[in-house]
Amino acid sequence: MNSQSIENYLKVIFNQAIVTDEVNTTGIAQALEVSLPSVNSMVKKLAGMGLLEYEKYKPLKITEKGRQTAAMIIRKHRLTEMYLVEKMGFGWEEVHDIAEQLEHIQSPEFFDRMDELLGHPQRDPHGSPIPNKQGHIAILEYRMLSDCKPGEKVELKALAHTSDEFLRYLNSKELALGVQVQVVEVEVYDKNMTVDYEGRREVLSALVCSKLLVS
Amino acid sequence: MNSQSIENYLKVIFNQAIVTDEVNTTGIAQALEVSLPSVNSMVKKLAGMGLLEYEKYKPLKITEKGRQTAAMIIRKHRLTEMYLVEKMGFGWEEVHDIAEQLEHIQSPEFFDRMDELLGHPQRDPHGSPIPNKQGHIAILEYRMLSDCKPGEKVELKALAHTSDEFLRYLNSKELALGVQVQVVEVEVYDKNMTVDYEGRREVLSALVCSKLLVS
DNA sequence: TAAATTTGTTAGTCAATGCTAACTATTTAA
DNA sequence: TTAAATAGTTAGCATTGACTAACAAATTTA
Ligand SMILES: [Mn+2]
Ligand SMILES: [Mn+2]
Ligand SMILES: [Mn+2]
Ligand SMILES: [Mn+2]
Repeated sequence: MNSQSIENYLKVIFNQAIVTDEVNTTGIAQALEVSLPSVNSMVKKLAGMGLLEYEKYKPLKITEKGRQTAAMIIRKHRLTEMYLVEKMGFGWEEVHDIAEQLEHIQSPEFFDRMDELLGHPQRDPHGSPIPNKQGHIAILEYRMLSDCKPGEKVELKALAHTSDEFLRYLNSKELALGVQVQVVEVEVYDKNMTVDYEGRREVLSALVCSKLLVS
Repeated sequence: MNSQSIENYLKVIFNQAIVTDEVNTTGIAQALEVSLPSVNSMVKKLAGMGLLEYEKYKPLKITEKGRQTAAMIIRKHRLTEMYLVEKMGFGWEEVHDIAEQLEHIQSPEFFDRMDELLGHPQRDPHGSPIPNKQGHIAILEYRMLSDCKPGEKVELKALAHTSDEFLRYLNSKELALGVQVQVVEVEVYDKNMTVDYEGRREVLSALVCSKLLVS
């Protein structure tokens, strides 16, 4: 069985590999808040396990086996988040830290039961796709709200960032997944966007709009 | 935060201290399936943390702080078992191994939510008491079914052993907590007991009867 | 009570996972 | 295109929690 450390490394590497296919050591160190030499030695270990391709001074590549293994951990993480929100009444800003621990539980039955009770959900509470049991992840093609033009009416589908602070900000604006948003006006100077939704009118910064994924 | 190892040791020590106030090293080693030197060094560490009293070659005593700390882990374990049975549809024979892992999750909110959703249960699925948030454990005075006399009608309240095999045996006999059992006859020679319950008549061995706690 | 057995301890080792300091290779900027 | 900055590596060490081998104390048995 892989240790929690190994699982956490693999998850970070997998996520970075989505952005750019080649992953670098420094990025892993920053994401996990560990030193570069710690990453270097773990990376060699993961390579030895066939989860990564490693050559000295070259960017890392995750293998199919690594991708598969990571997908199963992410599946457990996202199922957990969904379960906590849907079945235990947590807010979407409360679930990540708990899921970060529960994703390491070794019990297929436990997660299968969550999956069943949830009716085999496709997305986690932040709109990210839940990998299926085969490790396949649906790629969701959403646009950023910041790319929308005045007059467009779109639905909030997912978030590109899920920090507690951002989620609490969205709570304060009553912005939740599924909300229909109409773009009223885009300020040319700073790209601030005036939007209407749920009978409200709000001005959202370019930063916020770039993290709201819509369709 | 205490490590999982520390928590597992403490739980074992606490449980053994219920039987005899003084705990010995060998018993811990057997329960955790580790070597005696491993126990010896951990015991010194726990003593250094104020969780145990330790003197060379003397039996161990758990401190009030140790008792309190252990009770909170056991609370998490038993709440989890109850949650898995009541809210997720697991059988009472399936939950211990999952709870053994979940008891180490660091999230008061997670267990508080379980507790609420369960309506603040007093017992786990095997009839063992769930310590309250102050670490207090209700002492339940049950008799062993093996101490009952022919003609007595009692209710199955708890189990003195909870191994998977025993629980599966009870499943096969449809013996569950809450079942009303009438003692029909006790064989003098081997103490085998003939009992009636739920419209069935069964003969239970003395070993089994000594593990069925009734009132 | 002396010998044998059981229980507990010490010393030394190992694997996993982290670290810092020192160094090397690669990339970027002057 | 050399110098500076950044990124990656190595060596050496610390901590946690396990182990075996050797030994000492306590308890049981003869
Ligand atoms: Mn998350
Ligand atoms: Mn994690
Ligand atoms: Mn249990
Ligand atoms: Mn445990």
